[in-house]
Amino acid sequence: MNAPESDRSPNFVEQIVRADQAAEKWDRRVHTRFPPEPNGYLHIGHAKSICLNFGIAAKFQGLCNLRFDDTNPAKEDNEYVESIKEDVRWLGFDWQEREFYASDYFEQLYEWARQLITDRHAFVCELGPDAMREHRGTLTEPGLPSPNRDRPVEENLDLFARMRAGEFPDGSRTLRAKIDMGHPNLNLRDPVMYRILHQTHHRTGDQWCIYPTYDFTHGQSDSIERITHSICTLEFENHRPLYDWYCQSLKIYHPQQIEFARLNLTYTVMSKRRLRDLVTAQHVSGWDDPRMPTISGLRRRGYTPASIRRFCDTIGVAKATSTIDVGVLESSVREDLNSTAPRVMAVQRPLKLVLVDYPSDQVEMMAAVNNPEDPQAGSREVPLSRELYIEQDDFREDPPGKFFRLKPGGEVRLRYAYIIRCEQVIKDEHGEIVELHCTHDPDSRSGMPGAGRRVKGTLHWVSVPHAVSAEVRLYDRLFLREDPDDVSADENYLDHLNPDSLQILSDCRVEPSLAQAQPGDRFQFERLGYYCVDRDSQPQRLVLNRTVSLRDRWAKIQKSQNQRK
RNA sequence: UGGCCCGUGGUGUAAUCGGUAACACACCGGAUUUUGGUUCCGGCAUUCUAGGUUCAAGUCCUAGCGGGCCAGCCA
Repeated sequence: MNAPESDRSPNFVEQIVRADQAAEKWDRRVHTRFPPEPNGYLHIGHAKSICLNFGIAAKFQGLCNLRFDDTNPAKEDNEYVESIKEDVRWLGFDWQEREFYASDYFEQLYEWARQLITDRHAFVCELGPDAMREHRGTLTEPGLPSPNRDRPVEENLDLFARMRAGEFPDGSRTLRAKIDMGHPNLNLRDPVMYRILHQTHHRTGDQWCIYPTYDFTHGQSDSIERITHSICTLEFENHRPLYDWYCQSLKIYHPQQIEFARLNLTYTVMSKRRLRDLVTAQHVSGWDDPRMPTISGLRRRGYTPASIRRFCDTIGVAKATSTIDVGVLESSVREDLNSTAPRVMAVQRPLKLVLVDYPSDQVEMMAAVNNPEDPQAGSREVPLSRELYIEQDDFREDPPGKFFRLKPGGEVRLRYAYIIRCEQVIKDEHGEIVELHCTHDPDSRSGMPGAGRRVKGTLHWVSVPHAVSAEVRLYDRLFLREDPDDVSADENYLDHLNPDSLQILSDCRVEPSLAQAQPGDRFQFERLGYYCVDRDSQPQRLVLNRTVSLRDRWAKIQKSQNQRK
């Protein structure tokens, strides 16, 4: 069946690690890290990175650290570090006691900066942001050196100390590495190492008013933690020479940076900025809105940790920029939930059905299998009575071809119960169908000798007097475009939001066994899909989110029928 | 017109010293089925192009073409 992780051919990162281990590099140690910036919630793209980093550590008997890359106090917050920890843990990974923060290294970083100044590899620059941009040159033209580039060491040391002491306003000065203003890689054109930011940091408070940049922090943090393989996404490829330059110039332990392609999903935006915009503009209810590709959104939607890990395992890891069909994500939850989710009968859009030949005071308990994929799951009893609800979609007065459900004069099986025949369609004064009158074949009861009789369709149902009311939230893709950013010049991704991405059905009926369902419980509603009890659910007011529908062959047939017309 | 990276089916990812394209999802058929679910079987690729090396090239060489990233005191 599905190949266990060890059977899959190793991705290129694993191949590098394996080769390094075989060559006795790093003393055969393998030590990775997952380095989020706490400026937003984790999304499915981070899950790919988490699975890669923790997965490789596990596979090679190594370790993986959790490290917060918190060098920009203006954007970061403790709310995010808490959510990130929760999400990584929920995904099933454990960093044990190795929870680190780049901000823990600020003092060491400061010393290293002084060392670079002393070695004439860094200088305090007085160019403002605009002037610095002008000096940088362009992709095709070299930059111009800062007028302060050759400032004496002592003066640099003094100025840098005064920057730290808070003597200068934001933006007035920077500490820059002295590399090469003519370098074709713009990252090497005397990059900024420190900037002045009079901002309160979520961990260090007001201890600092200068903060190191990502480039001057990341490699050194890896170095301090004795990371062996520093795995990051492709957009940092151009930064690797700088990563290497800092480690070499500082003469410190030097990990290897390896870049892979970040995850893109169809019909989805993934950047934290866009996700944050969706939240603040209230296009969604929050970071954990079930339509969001965030870990918290997927969790609330009903995705399991195993399904997300499985997804990350099947999409692979490579360097080619690519976009995964969101259907792959959906199929990975179906795969997981198919074997684990208890089956239950629920009617989303009720249509009353009366068994006219069934005694009005009779109730029979019908045995129903909890999960045909899992014999251990056992069975339960579902009450049947004279009045039932079936799905509106399961009856058609004028059915198209291949419609195997209920129609006037037609027969159908009620799952785990009787075969019934539709005798009469009751309508209101507007011609709307309000009720179906049916008769049942008493010999066809499930489990009885006469049950072998075959009919084309089987319907799910709920007994009217025993039904539990519920609200069901149906979710669809948030965007209409496969690539939400594929828009004309005068539009942006928000112009193609799906207006029907959330549909609330407030009049659903579910079988009585669901009365005790708790938030987080997952079920398969037979013939419909997988659902998860939402945290908004109350004992008297059940609320369920549809995680994903079942594969729907009938929907496909209808679609092709419509196309033929 | 600069540097770096990447190009295998509809979408992704494989193919470990060059040996005759595999897996997943999607799609199209069929079987089984008291979920139009699950499961099972079958179908679906001249490996960006053009040359070259070789008995043999997705893998090697050359030249094109196409795509991505980079000009934050963001990460």
